[in-house]
Amino acid sequence: MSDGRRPAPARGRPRDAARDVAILEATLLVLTEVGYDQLTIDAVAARAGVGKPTVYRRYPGKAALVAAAVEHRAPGTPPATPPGDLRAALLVTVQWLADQIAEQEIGLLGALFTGMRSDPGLAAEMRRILRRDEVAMTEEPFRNALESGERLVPGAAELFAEIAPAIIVHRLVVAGQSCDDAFLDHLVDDILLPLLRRQ
Amino acid sequence: MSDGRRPAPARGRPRDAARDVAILEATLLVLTEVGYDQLTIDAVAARAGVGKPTVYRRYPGKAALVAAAVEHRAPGTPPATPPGDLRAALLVTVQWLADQIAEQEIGLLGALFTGMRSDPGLAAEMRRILRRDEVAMTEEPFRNALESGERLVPGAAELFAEIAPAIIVHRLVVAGQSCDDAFLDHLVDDILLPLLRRQ
DNA sequence: CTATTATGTTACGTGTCAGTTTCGTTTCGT
DNA sequence: ACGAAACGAAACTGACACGTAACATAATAG
Repeated sequence: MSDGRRPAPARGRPRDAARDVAILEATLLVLTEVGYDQLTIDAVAARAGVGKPTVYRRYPGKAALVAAAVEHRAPGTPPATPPGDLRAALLVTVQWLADQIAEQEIGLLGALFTGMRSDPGLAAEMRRILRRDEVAMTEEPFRNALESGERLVPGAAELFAEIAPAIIVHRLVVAGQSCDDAFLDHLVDDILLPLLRRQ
Repeated sequence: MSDGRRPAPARGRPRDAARDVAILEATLLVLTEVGYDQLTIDAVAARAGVGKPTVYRRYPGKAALVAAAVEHRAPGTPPATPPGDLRAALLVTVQWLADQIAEQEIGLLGALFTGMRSDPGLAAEMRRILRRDEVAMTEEPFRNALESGERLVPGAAELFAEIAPAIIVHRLVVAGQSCDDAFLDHLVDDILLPLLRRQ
């Protein structure tokens, strides 16, 4: 999948790698701020401190630029969980998960919603990245929490990955409410724990 | 909240009420087809079989038009549930709920994502409608199912309204997969029933 | 009938953004 | 040193949608 073209002997001035990452990071910033449709190449170039042709030299258009930026994005690393205490581990994990979603994923979801209609390939790419990140944000912390010796239902990790992000996103977007401590307690005590513990 | 202005004696040709609803329905159609940003007044007018000034005579711009259209939208009526069988009732309800969300709500969610940035008031309005419809689509059918005599946890209706739409929306949008029978069985058997039944 | 307003069609001016081009400068490989 | 290519700034063209205006026509109240 790595671009299979370096036949160009690169006889002139090489491209500036620092500008590559500046463009991608600026794209992510603008994308999460104003959404996909409102994102303009000029705004990205200005934010990156770069000329507009410098962007067009790298990407043919908005869709390719956004796809590259989303691909470049790296999910944060989940926090360490206290061993032996499943409830505390779940609480720490969903707190971190809610922060991640509120800060970054919401913007990408908006881009997915709007960009998916004009470019199905971009939508598929977005979904792939979102899935990748959600798995990284749910399964690995859950494997850690699983070492607490609790008896869980089979497929508990997949169930957690299916439910927790869904409820958090729904609360943020549809309800328009923040994920405060009371809500996270409710999520863990009334939904996750009863569902995951072997009965 | 009904517009408090009829001091105008209406001395000329009155507005055509048929065109009112044609505009609103066309707006909903275009909105769910292309999203909020791609929605143009010209497209709405053409779809409604109406001239562009006829739209502008009623609404000052895109935000007000979309807000009125979303307000005008009526949620479908939930299906009757078989009495005495909680699982069957839940299954029928989530099937209908998944259809409603896939057909209509997804488009409105996209509009919410994009319109919320340009117009916070519109976002609040959208959220109000979405909440209203989700309550109508979850609580009432659940009250019916509740007459089955099963012993449920306290607050079961609210829990159902919080979880079922969230998981369905998440699957449709993030996973990009349809809500087929296997998924709905999984939703009812592995998530809803264990969570709602008093243990 | 007469005044008044809605309607459709058409046209218009404005602004924004896409994507390209030009030009002078800078930075590399050879 | 020399040529090739990237760079920033700026200007440019074309598309597109907004919002408004002009006009003739239709419908209604009084």
